[in-house]
Amino acid sequence: MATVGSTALDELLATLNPPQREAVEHLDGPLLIFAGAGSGKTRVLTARVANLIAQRKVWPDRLLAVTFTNKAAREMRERVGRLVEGADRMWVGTFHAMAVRMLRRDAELLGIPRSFTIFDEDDSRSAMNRVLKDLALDPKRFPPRRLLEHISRAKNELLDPETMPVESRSDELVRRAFARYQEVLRTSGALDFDDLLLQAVRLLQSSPEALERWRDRFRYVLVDEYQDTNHAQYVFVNLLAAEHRQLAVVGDDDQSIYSFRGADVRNILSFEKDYPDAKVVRLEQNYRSTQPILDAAYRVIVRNPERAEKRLWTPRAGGERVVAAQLYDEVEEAEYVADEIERLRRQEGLGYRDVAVLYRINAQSRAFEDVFGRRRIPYRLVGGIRFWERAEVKDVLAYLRLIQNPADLVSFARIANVPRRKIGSVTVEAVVTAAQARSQDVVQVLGDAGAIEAVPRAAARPLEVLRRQLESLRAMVGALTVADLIGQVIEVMGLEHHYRDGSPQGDARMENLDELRGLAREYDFLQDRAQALEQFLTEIALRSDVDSYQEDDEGVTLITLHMVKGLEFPVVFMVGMEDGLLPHSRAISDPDQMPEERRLCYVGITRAQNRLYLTCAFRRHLYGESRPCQPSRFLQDIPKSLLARPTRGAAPIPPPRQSRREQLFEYQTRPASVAPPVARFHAGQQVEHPIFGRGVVVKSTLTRGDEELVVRFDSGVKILSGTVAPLTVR
DNA sequence: TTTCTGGGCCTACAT
DNA sequence: GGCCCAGAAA
Repeated sequence: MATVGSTALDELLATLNPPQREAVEHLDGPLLIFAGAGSGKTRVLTARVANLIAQRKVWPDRLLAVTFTNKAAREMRERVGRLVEGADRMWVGTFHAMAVRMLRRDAELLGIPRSFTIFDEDDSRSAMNRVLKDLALDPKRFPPRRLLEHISRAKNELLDPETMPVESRSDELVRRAFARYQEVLRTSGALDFDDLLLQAVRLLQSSPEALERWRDRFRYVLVDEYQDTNHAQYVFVNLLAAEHRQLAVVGDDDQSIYSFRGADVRNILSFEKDYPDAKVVRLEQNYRSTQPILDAAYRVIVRNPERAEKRLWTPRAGGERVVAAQLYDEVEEAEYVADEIERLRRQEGLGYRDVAVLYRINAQSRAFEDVFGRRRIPYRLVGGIRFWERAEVKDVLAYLRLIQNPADLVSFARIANVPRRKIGSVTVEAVVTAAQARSQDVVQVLGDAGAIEAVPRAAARPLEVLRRQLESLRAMVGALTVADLIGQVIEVMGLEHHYRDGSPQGDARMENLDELRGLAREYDFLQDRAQALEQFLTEIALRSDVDSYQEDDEGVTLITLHMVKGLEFPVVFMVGMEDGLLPHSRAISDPDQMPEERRLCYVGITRAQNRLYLTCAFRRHLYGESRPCQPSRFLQDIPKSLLARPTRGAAPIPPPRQSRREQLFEYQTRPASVAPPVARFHAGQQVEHPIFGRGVVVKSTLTRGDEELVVRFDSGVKILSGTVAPLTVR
């Protein structure tokens, strides 16, 4: 084997730098690779895997590679496939995907049906609302989200209701909610995201036979993004690798940004303690960015305590300085970005696909969508108001899930009255309670709903009709493709009439369903129709928004700092560089979270190859109100020598507030006068300032307590408070 | 009991 | 801007 591509592999090996080569050629025993941003990690991993197959003659199906996204998994398989044969038989995927594959085979050893449904976050919330009702808890005092956070944290620590520590009365309530929640999942034949990992671990812990079998299967284990593993994932990996000790982990503690999902940087930092004989390799040569960009990144990250010291370097000479600019508000920020993109296109032949706009929260994309739409700048939005979260898509998926798993209480509750069929909340309640009490499939319960006391008499007929419809659809599963089954659901349930209400939104809803059918056609090749349905639903549940990202599509990329990890762009705009956004206000009030915000900033900066822009707004409209903002404290960590003066309508970042001079002249959150201001200035007016000199007013905006001015001085653009700054009209 | 409408509340990051 | 709930009408 491994003859086809061996020359290609040799060529690749010849281009590696010494530490990269070490990482590829260390084939025996534990290996830890610290791979800095842009250090050629993907090349190393592919070469390593190909090397194992070609040199070590390891069977590809004995290799397990855990990646962070499905996209990364696909890429690794493709790239290894170009080097050696048999790559399609490797096990490559995310932790969750691997857990599902194992559980689809072995779930019954744990008393879980193999055709379990996967609950997403929405489903979990519905399930929790049900729990609150059952336990008569006030959702105001016990917000479902909060309870689910607790439960998620517990599950990531491999705890269950019996083993979780209870130290207070409220812990006890969490424990009861947890137990009840698991009960709802169990009667629904469902697992939530955290259960997938937890149960995979349980499987390995409780069944020696399964442990033996999976260990034997995965002789070589490789884990990417190890810094983002949580405790459950850590145990999973280490259980699998304990016997053969052929474990290679790759990561960068500076890029650990998923602690809110339970990720623990200590997993990577203590790898050498776990495996004292581990070989450690550091990849610090950067093949991506210019030195000024790397320096800026270093200045930000170096202030974090408890990091493994490393500094990226590049032999590449020169490079533009980083542009830091302050704009008036989020609309002007987007306009500025649009101006710069068009300028770089004209002057440097830049393509739209070379540009990314990175932000902290999805809500920030709106201003860019508006401005780019108006200015005909093509863009692609990653994440955000997602296709899969649209009501009509979720409705149809709930139907499919209920057809596939007639016990799924959450899906039943969702579609019971969609379209309206006189099955209201009281009826749904009664049916669900009965299903739980009898431990019976909810669809089965619909059959004799008339016999259930709590079910309103008027509801018996519509329930029976619904049951017949669901059963008839269920009977079609083996015969129809998923796309055709979706068509039948729409037809039998009369969904077109329900969604198409004559409005443009109604038409859009049906278009979304057409798109869903289109996506389902990708499973047409599977001859086993029932399996196609199961796979379709599984992959949808575990899909990530970056998975569908195509590098060569046209358009500016709009993406969050979390999802952009692993991507790179010639030109990067990091927008909303303000205290409150980055670092996020929640992190400011919880100092434990600050290092992570810093890492997020670091991840963003290191995405840039040639040009980096950091922008902030003076005033921002967010969460339904408009507020003045302070530039991000992270901006102050980047020395002036690395920064360039912004072009055109933008102002440089003002120094921090502590400066007395700034306090005197620039905007203050509590203006001296409480009276509603009157406009004293207007655009075009010539003014004079004791420090900045002569200038021209570019813009005046009246806000509740102030008149805010954008003024162009010889020294550059400034944003000032009209009521506070000592400006005189010339 | 279901359906419809308006007001109050909360608001990251995401497999 | 989205979700939940209260209150009124059918």
